[in-house]
Order: sequence, then structure tokens, then C-alpha cells
Amino acid sequence: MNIGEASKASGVSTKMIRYYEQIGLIAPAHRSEAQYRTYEDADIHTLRFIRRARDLGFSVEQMKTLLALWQDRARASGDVKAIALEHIAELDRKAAAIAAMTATLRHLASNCHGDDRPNCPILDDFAEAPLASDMPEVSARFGRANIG
Amino acid sequence: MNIGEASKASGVSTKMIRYYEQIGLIAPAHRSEAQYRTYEDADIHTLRFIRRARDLGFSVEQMKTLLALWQDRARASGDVKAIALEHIAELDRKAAAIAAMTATLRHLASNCHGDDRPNCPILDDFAEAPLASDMPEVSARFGRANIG
DNA sequence: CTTGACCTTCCCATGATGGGAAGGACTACC
DNA sequence: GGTAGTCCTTCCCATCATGGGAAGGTCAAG
Repeated sequence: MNIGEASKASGVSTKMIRYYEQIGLIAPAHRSEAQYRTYEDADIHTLRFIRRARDLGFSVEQMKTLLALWQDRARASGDVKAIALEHIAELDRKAAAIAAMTATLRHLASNCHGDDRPNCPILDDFAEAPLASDMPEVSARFGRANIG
Repeated sequence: MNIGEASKASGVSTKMIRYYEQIGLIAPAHRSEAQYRTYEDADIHTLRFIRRARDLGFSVEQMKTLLALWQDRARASGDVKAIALEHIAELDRKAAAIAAMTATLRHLASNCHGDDRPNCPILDDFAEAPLASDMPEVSARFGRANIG
């Protein structure tokens, strides 16, 4: 199987397959005589595993660990669960940050007429509101606005 | 005021102030004889506006538009509200994607003993679950896992 | 005058992904 | 056996917002 077929079968783009190989997430593929990468069913299985983990928001680093655990028949399920729980906690943090932003924005938008007149409480707030960093309890709860 | 003081007063790092100037989000600062950037109260006001918008998750492009509207006394509040509502919609999309991930992960984790034994439903799922892209209604609802 | 804190520009890195160019390989059709 | 078109290869560049750090100039306090 060439990389294009492997991509279709796994749902991982050819660009990403090469990238994952380059950074060592997956082993270098076998090569044909013309140096084409070739993939077996087992490789597709691994790529689908990666695709699934990625869809659930795991980072490449986490996927490295998860793959290693997957391939270790003697792993402790507790190790896997710990990674999953840590990831859930991080997703919850992002969700909380987003919820805080939308709550504020919804409040501001609801007070804005949204018509042709210039008066706009949204801009007024941006111009006058104290910084989150000046409010210790807020920044402690949500940290930066980095939700990526 | 030098850039360090402007940074402290606005909550925007010196790196970011220079970057925002470079990409044209803010006007080039006035310079002292030694080519140091100098800032007036009005500039701090602008930087705080940016900081506030950034904390609410607006992109640089959105901030450009918002700044222009802010500085346009004749703007229509509807234009501002439209940007805010579009941003809220995007944040809601991200929140939904995160919620879908955490729901799945919580379910998987709850079925995992999390002890020293190797059996792990989380890894089993990763290895066997169908791809989101094979389930049209799911990918239509949530798109990619890109929550950044 | 030295020390240390500040400023400048320039380059590099992040993380995951895609775009695209230049060139080689393969396949299907005539 | 050409040729067209599709595939593959590697290499470089871009994204987005942010920070790190080097090399060197400036300034203020002692």
C-alpha cells in the first residue's frame, strides 16, 4: 500500500503521515525499490489509532506515550487512565476559559443596540475595563486567554 | 514612557507591543533621540483596549477591525455587535468540540479500571473505533478536532 | 566610570497542519 | 513503446501569537 492509500484508509493526510514519521511518532515506513513508502495493515491500524487519539484532542507527545502503552502488553491500565484524566482536566480548563469569555461577550452584546447609532457598550468596556491581570482571583482561575 | 513602562501599564508584553507595531495593528511609536519607542497616555489606552480584546479571545484581525471601529466616532454599533456575535459563535463551536471530546473521554475513563492490570477500554477504543470522518453527521456537527 | 537595568534589531522556536515547486515513478490508454 | 495523468519523493515556506536569546547601544545611579 502506498502512502496515498494508507492516508485514505486511516484518515490521516499524507503530509501528516510523513510528519509523524519524521518526528518519530511512527517508525520509518518500509520502502519500495523506487523509495516509495509502503504500508501494511498493521501500519494502518497504528495510523487509525493516532487519528482517533488526535480527534480526541491529544497532543503528539501524549500520543507517543499512548502508542507506547498500546504496544506494551504488560502496561498498567492506570497509566493510560492517568493520561486520559489529565487531558480531560486540561480540556475542562479550556472550556472554562471559553465559557468565561462567552459569558462576558454575551453580556456586553446584550447591552449593545446593534443598530446604526455609534453608542456601543462593547467598545466602551474594551476601553475601560480593568485588566484580568489586575484581578488576582480571575487570572488565578483562568490564566491566560490561551485556549489553543 | 518607554516600552517597559507601557508594557506594565497596559499588560501587554514588550515583545507583543513591538509585534503589534510590526504587523500594523498599532501605529509606529514615536521615538526618542536614541531611537527608543515612547508612549503617551493615549497609546496606553489603545494597548489596554487590545489587551482586553485579546483576553476575550479575539484574533489580531478582529482586533484590527475593532480598533478601527473604536476610533471611528461615527461607527454603527451594529458592526461591532456583529463581530462580537460571530466570535461568540466561534467560541461556542470550540466549546461544543471540547464537550464532545470530554464526554467521550469521560465515558472511556469510567470504564477503565485504572489499576495495574493491562486491560484498558480506552486503548481498545482508540484501536477499534470508527473514524469521525466515517460518520458524516458527527463531522458535520463538529468538524475537525482543531479547538485552537 | 562602572554597573546594571533598560532599550534596539535580528534570528529562532513553538504545534500541527497545509501549500506548492521540482523532479522521479508508475499506470492506463492508444 | 510513447504519452498523459496521477502518484510519489524531498525541500522550503506559511500559518498564529508568543516567547527566548544574542549582540550591541543607552541611560541613570552610585
